[in-house]
Amino acid sequence: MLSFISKTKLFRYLHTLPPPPKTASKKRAAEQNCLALLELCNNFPKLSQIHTHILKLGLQTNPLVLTRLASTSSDLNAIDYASSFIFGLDAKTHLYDTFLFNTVIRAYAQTKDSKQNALIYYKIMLKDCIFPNKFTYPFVLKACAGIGELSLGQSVHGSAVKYGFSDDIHVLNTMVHMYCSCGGGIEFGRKVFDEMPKCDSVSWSAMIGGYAKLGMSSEAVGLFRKMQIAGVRPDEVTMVSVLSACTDLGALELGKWVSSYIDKEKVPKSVELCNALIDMFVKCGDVDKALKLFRNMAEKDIVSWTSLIVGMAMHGRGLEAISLFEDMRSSGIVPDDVAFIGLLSACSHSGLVEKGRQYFDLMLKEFRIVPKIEHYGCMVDLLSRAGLVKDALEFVESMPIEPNPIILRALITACRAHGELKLSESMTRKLIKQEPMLESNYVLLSNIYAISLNWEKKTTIREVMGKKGIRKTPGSTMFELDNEIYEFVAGDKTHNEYKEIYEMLDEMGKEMRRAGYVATTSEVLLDIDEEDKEDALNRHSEKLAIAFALLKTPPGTSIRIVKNLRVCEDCHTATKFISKIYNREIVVRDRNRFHHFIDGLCSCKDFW
DNA sequence: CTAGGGTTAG
Repeated sequence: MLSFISKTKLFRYLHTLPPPPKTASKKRAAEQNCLALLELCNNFPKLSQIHTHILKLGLQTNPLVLTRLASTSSDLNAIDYASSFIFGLDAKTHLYDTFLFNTVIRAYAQTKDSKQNALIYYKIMLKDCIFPNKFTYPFVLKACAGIGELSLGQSVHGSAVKYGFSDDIHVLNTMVHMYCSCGGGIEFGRKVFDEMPKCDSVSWSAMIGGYAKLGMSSEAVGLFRKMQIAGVRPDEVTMVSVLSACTDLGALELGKWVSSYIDKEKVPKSVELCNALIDMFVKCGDVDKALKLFRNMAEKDIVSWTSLIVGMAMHGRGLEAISLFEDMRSSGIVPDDVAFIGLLSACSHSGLVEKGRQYFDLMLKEFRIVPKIEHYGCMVDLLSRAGLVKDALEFVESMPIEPNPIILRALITACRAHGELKLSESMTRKLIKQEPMLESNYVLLSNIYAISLNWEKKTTIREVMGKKGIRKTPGSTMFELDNEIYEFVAGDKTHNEYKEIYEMLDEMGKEMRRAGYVATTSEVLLDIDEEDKEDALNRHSEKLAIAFALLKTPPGTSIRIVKNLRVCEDCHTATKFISKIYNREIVVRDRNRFHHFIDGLCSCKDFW
C-alpha cells in the first residue's frame, strides 16, 4: 500500500486532509491514501481526523477500511467505531464476513478492559450464521483467558468442538492457556494438554507457564523436566516461565542451572528472557550477578531497569537503586509508575527520607504520574521506618484514598515501636475489621497486648479466633542443597535426619543463651507456660532449616533460606546470634524482602 | 488475520 505514496506525503496529506474529490479515480486515490494512513496511524494521535475524513469520503462501510481501523489501532474508540458499523453491513453482500469479525474480535481481545466485547461479537457472528474459522478461536479464547471466568471458557470450548476446530494445534494451545488463566481451571488445562495428539514448545510453555503463574512452581519445574524427556526443544518463552518458577521457589542453584542451560542450548536471549534472569538472580539473593547480567545486555527496556531497582530495594541497597534510577533517566527512558514504586521502596528500606519525599513530589510534578495506593504505601512505610510516627499519621490523613491493610500495618508497627500502644491497638482493631480472617493480624494484636502487659485481653484472642474459624497459615522454610529442595515446617519430624537436626537445635540454643539470647515469647498465641512457648519457637521452620544447613554445609560458607511468611521477631533475633556464633553469612528471603545476617547484625536494621 | 513470556508498596 505504501508503495503508492511516500510517508512524508502521507503525513502532509493528513495535515491538510483535502475535501472529498469529485471524480471516481480521485476518489479511489483518496481511499488508497486513507488506507495507507490508517496503517501508519497505530497510536497516532490524529486518528480522529482520519475518522472524519473517512466519513466525508463515504468509506465508513468499506470492510477494508473497517478492518484496518480495528486492527491497526490500539485506540479503543477506533475499535468501537469500526465494530459499530459492522451492524450496518448486510452480511450476505460482503465477502469478508469471517475475516471482518475476526479482526474486530482480535482487536477487542487485545484491549485491556474491553475483552468481553470480543465475546459479544463472537456471539453476534454465530447468530448471523457467519461461521468461525481456525483463526477465530485463538482470539476468542484469548479474550476468555483475560476475563478469567471458567464457565465462559468452558462454553467456548464446547463451541470450538461443535464447529470442528478442536484439533487445531493453535486452538488447543490457546485452550490450555485459557484454562490455566481461569480460576479453578488448571486441571482442565492439564487434561487438554495431556490429550493433545501432538505437542510443540508452545503447548509445553502454556502449561508450564500456567503452573508458574499459579505459584505451583514445583509442578512447573517438574513439567519442564518431562518436556526435556519428551525431547521437545524449549524456546525463550519456555525458559521465561521456568525461570519465574525458580524465582518463586528462591532456588538459586536451580536458577543458575537454567541460566547455563540457556547458554549451552543457545536459546535466544530476548529482552524478556534477560529480564526474567535478572529477576531470578535478584529474588534468589544474588543481586551482583543480576547487575552483571544487566550491564551485558545489549538492549535494556524499562522492565530491565525496574527489576534491578526493585532488587536493590529488596536488599537494602537504596543508594544504588537511586543511582540506577538516575542512569535510567539519563539513558532516555521515562520512568513509569512501577519504576517509582521500586525507587520509593528503595528509599524506604534504606532510610533515605528526604530523597523519598523529593522523588514522591517529582513523580507528579515532572512525570505527571498520579500516585497510586502503592506509592502512598511506600511513603507511609518510609516515614514509619524512620520513626517519624507523627509525619506518617499526618500523611495518611492527607491521602485522598482510604488506608488499606498494608498501610495500616506499617503504621501499627511504627506506633508499637514508639510506645503509642493505645493508637496501635485501635488501628489493629480497624485492621481486623478489614481482614477478619488473617491470622497474622491477631498475632499483631496479641503482641501489642503483651507489650502493654494486658494479659487478660491477650488470652481472649485465641477464643475469638476459634469462634471465627481462623486457620493458621503454616510457616515453611526452604533450603536448597545438591539440586534438592528441602522444605521444613514447624515441628517437622518427617525428615530422615530429624534426630541430628534436633540435637543441633539444642546445641544452638545453649550457645545462643550463653551469648545472651532471650526468647521473644510475646508473639506466641498458645495459652501455655513460658517454657513450652520457648519450645514452640525453637521448632519454627526457619530454625530447623538453619540447623540442617549448619550440619550440611562446610564452615564459613553462606546459608540461603527462603521463608513463605514474614520472619518472626524471635527467629530474627536468633538468626542474628547464629550468624555471629557460627561465623556464617545467613541470607533469608521472607515474604517481603531479604535479610542479610552478618556478624550478629541484619541488613534490615531490625525494621521490617 | 491464529497460540505460550518479564518489573509493582509490606
